[in-house]
Amino acid sequence: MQPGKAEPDRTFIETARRAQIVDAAIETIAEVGYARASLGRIAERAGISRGLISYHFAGKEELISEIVRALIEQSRAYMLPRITAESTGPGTVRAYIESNLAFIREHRNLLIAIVEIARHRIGEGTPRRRLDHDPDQAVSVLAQLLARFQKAGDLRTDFDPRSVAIAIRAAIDAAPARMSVDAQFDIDGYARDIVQVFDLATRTDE
Amino acid sequence: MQPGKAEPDRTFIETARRAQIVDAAIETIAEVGYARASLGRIAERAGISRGLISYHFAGKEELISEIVRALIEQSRAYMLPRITAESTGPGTVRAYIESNLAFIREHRNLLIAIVEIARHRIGEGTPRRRLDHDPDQAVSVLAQLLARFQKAGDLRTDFDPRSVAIAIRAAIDAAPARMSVDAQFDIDGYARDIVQVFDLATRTDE
Amino acid sequence: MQPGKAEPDRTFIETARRAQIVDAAIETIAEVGYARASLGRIAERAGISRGLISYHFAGKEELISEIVRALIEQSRAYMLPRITAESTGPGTVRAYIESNLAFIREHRNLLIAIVEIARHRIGEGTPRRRLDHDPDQAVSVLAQLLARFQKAGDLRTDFDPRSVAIAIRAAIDAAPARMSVDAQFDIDGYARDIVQVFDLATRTDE
Amino acid sequence: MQPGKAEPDRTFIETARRAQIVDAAIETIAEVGYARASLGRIAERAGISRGLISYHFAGKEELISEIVRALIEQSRAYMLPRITAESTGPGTVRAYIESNLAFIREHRNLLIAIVEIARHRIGEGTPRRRLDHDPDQAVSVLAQLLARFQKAGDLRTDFDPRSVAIAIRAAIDAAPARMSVDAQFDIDGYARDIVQVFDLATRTDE
DNA sequence: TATGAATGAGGATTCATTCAT
DNA sequence: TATGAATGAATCCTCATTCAT
Repeated sequence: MQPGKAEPDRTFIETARRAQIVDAAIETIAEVGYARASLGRIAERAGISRGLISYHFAGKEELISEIVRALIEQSRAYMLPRITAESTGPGTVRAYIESNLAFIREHRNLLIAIVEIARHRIGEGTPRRRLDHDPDQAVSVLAQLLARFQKAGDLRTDFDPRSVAIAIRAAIDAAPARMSVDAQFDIDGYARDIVQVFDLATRTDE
Repeated sequence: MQPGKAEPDRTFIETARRAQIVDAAIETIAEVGYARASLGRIAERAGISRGLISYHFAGKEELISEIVRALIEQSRAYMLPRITAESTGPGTVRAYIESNLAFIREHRNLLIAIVEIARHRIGEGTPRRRLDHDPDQAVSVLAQLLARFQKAGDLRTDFDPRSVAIAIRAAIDAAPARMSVDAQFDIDGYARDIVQVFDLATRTDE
Repeated sequence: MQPGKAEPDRTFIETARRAQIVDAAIETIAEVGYARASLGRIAERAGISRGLISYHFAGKEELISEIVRALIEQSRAYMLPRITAESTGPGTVRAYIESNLAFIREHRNLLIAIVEIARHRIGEGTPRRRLDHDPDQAVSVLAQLLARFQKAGDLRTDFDPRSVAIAIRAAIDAAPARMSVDAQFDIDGYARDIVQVFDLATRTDE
Repeated sequence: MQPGKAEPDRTFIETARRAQIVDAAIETIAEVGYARASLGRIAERAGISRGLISYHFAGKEELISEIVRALIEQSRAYMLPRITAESTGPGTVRAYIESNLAFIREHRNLLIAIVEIARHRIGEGTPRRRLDHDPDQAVSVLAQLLARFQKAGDLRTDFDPRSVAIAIRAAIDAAPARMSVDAQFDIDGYARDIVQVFDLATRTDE
């Protein structure tokens, strides 16, 4: 079941603390931005001491990775069934966009934080080992999905699936920042429009 | 010509140095990211002392603003004529996307740096006064453009121009990061695909 | 007892460290002057790291304010009873001068430091809010004291109490600098002479 | 005539420039305080380049010393005749205080600057070589003056002339700071009061 | 487990001074 | 003579991390 290195085998308290710290980190990053989210501020928000974070996490890096892991787990659990429930190309495209934006709407802070993290990690000498949420990967998965339906003749074939995958992810990833900047931003209306954009752009003419 | 605050009236050498420093800053930010682009590293890349940057720029803020100003001037000069040369809705959409991506292709580092800067400035208490490249503004301008052609019946009317403007900008702004991550990224092919996506999504049916 | 902002509620160690740092700052300022009393030098004298000062004090400002607070508390506790114990005008003047100079004799470095601080803060854009030891205030309090006895006919009335208050404070405040410059300076003899000067100058004739 | 090391034998322009720079330095120190009076700000006020100051003065130290020298020359020229014109003890005391305060009133900025300088120089490892205006010296001269009249029986003999000299100088030196802090400060009234204080305190009873 | 204490590196900025022109 | 250009030291501050208790 468990992939990766080895399950650390944590106690109940340890698990709870880690979760608490991760939550505080998400809120802090979402509120003050990545650059200003020092461990001190995160600890303050969690109501614990600075040292305790270092006790539970090997370093800031690990804490951030944990946030990424949290996103991946939760978003997979939410979106995968909704996407795989569809059998047609257009249906899958719609489900992909809708489920992504619905998830974003309900996990506002987590997503804002993730986008912050992704941006800040780009230029860094980020050791790509742990960063599972590598934007490349999300794009790649989506591109493969699109390509499958192209081959099946259920989507237009005159576009590079990778290009459209990038555009779809970009449209989705723009939402969190938009939400944090513009309180009036209507994410549901946005979802409808984006669904239509990529539906018109990818569905076969017939 | 432009009034502004006051013509700084710079020496030849000063102008050259400022340009050199701005260039070094652009390269540095593009390479190591905004957060790691300290004045020290920028100076090192420019082959000058840390103090010299402070000599030519009032502060880091001013240096960054200069980069933004460089982008705005250059990109306007490049794109505006190409966009206004079009008279139809679909033509304008295509010209907007193509000229943006063409400009990006030829100013790779500048654009990577700008995206970095924009992201990092969001969470901060950035005084919004001077930041002309405020993503909001770019989106707003584009949304107004779309709305104009919608009213003229030259584009579909069943989408919120703001939503589509966000999606178009997102697709464009994704390119610089893509380029810096993936050396194989084919920006021209990407441009073609994106043009088609938004052409299909916004042109009237008939 | 004192309300203030909020009781900081400090640890034993924290209290001790703060006191140690404040002491080191006083000694450093007294020895090398305000301008040269960098946090680095203060830390060096305290035998601790530069960072530890920042850990215990929000900034240099707070550290300096703490010195001022130390002076005010200690000097009030020492002098107030001695001054208010007197009921006559001449007695009060004498007690004021004597208690001030006695306190100075026993808190040499603190006073030297305070005078340094006061001088250096004048030209600066010092937010006058917190600086309780504002020289103006000391002068004002003394002037009011003198005026009260003038009205009661217990001191000469042919002088502006403010002028004499300034002169008395100046004579007192000159002592610390004198001590630091001249090791032979006899502060007790000085006190006797100054008491006599202002006694002769302010007592009624008869 | 010329004492000291050796007359530098300056050209007319050099003399004028030095004077201009010294004036700018006096104004700058008087306005923003010693600590903030950087060579840059002084040059700016003089309307010349930073480098020119270094060209005319060996260092900041020399510039400051020049201010001190300016004070000494001017104040001696103004005060000495007024003081020596008096033959009695009380007359001399009065003339000393009055001429000092009159000079201060008419050289406001110079005096404010000097006091700033004196304070800031105290703790420093000031090489005492050049600092002719060493407060000690002013006090010593005055003390000797007082002692002379004490011996002649023309002033009280029951005070240490050094103590009273310190108090008189302190009362005088307090005026510039007072002026810069309190725009309403009435220096003439202050002079009258201080004259009376030290007249009463030092004149013989008879 | 958890805390407070402590460190040291890194960063932005100011400034006196030097130097080529 | 005078300037602008350039340097490097010094300063305050933030922060991730380590450690004794």
